[in-house]
Amino acid sequence: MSISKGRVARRSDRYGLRRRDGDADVPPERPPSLAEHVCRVIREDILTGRQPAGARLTEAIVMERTGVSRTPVREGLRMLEGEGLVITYRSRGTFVTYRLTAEEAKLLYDVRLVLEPHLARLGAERMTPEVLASVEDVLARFVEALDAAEAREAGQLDAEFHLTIYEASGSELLSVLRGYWTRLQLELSERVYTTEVPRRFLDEHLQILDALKAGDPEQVEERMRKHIEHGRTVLIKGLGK
Amino acid sequence: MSISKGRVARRSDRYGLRRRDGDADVPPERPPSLAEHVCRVIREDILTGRQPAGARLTEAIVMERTGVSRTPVREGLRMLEGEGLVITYRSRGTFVTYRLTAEEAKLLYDVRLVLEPHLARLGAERMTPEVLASVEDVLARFVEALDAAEAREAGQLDAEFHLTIYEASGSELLSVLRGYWTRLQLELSERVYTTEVPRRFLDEHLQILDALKAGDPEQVEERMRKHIEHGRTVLIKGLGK
DNA sequence: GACCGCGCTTTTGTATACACTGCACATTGA
DNA sequence: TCAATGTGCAGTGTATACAAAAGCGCGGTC
Repeated sequence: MSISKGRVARRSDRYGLRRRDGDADVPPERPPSLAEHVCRVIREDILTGRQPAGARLTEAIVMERTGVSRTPVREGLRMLEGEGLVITYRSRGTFVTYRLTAEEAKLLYDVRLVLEPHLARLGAERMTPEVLASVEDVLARFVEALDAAEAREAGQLDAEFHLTIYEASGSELLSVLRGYWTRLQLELSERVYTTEVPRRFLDEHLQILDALKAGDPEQVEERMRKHIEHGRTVLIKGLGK
Repeated sequence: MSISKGRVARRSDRYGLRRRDGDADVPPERPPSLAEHVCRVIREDILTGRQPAGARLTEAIVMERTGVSRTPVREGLRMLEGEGLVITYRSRGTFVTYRLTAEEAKLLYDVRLVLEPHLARLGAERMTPEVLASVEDVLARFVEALDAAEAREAGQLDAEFHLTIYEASGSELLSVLRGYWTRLQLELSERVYTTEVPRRFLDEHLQILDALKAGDPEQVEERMRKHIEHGRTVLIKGLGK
């Protein structure tokens, strides 16, 4: 949770994006439970490859890595299991699941194509100034990550951009979505975010933001669909080689 | 895990379905962990409406209901959270989530339409005699549940039929699927399985089984698509009124 | 060399203790 | 009467210790 105070010129300014600087109007945001902390740290480890597919995650190892005791560790592992990032075999331990096949990744994009434009429209309809500010903030950080060529960070912020918008929809489907997003991220951050492609994603994100600001749900839906279709093409091309 | 020994004439016989009678060739199937037990019991409670939407699930209540101690209870609740059946607010407790809106249910069917025919084909390609026997077994019990007019049981076996086939695909996407199936079941068991419609589902299931036996993945995929399209129409009609 | 049994490691389940939070209710003061 | 404040309880979050069962390897025996 890096809180950056002070307003200095940022490269993201060139897009006219306002970044929220540790302001006090965001809800208190209590520290996440330790289980969530475990979840985040280990997910990060998996996404960055520090824990490769098939790696064994002993409770003791996770305890050491995260510095929390067994109870939250176990809960965290259950959560990760729900996301499909790990699988635990009874009495033998939990292991990092294997990567998606090219086929599966493509399939997931088809699912995205069904779900996300719809959620984007719902989100646009129920958009609030606060959420809009969040979206803008995420986008600003996205730019910075791209400039710094931090592939993983960028991938994460990409996901956050989407999820923030959908969050506004208030739809129960979000929990379903979160699950496969993390799986996809593994592929994306490795095959796509190391290229120049995300620059074009950024343009699309900005256009979606414009439509959000304009309060035009139809347009948001349409642009989101285009955006995901684009992403799908890129991924397929990336998987092909 | 009811093990029914002895071979008596069953109504399902008329479809020529063989039901597996507690045979020993199934993998050892060790007793599920207590967390899974908690998961099943509470999921059941939610699906049957014993725990209505918005109900509060104190850890103490769940302990009492399932007879296990706090740690597995908490893990079980985390798993249910992953399925989207409950949501827990920090320091306040966990609550049964609200029902899907008609819109969301429809959307989920669109997702099914994308994912499941594909998984069915994959499953068909990698089908083994053992899994085929399982599918047949599930279908036999499905018939019995229909005859006994046990809506919930039938709904559950419907899900099991699908998931068993997909399991053979070995696809990692299954964990994603499981999540939304349970959500859908809530709607199905209430709005659809109390009608005469499932009889027609049964026919479709039988035809899919035939295609599986014939070892024709293309056909399996096609029939599965038809089946789900049919289900979609039924659900939409059911939601409409 | 194959088989068996033994013990170590690890996971699983249980119990208990304690801090902290949120909420409801009561008390107080205007 | 009513709002502000205090207080206690119910319930969650976390840590820890211990017992039981399952896997795994190791070495011994035939």
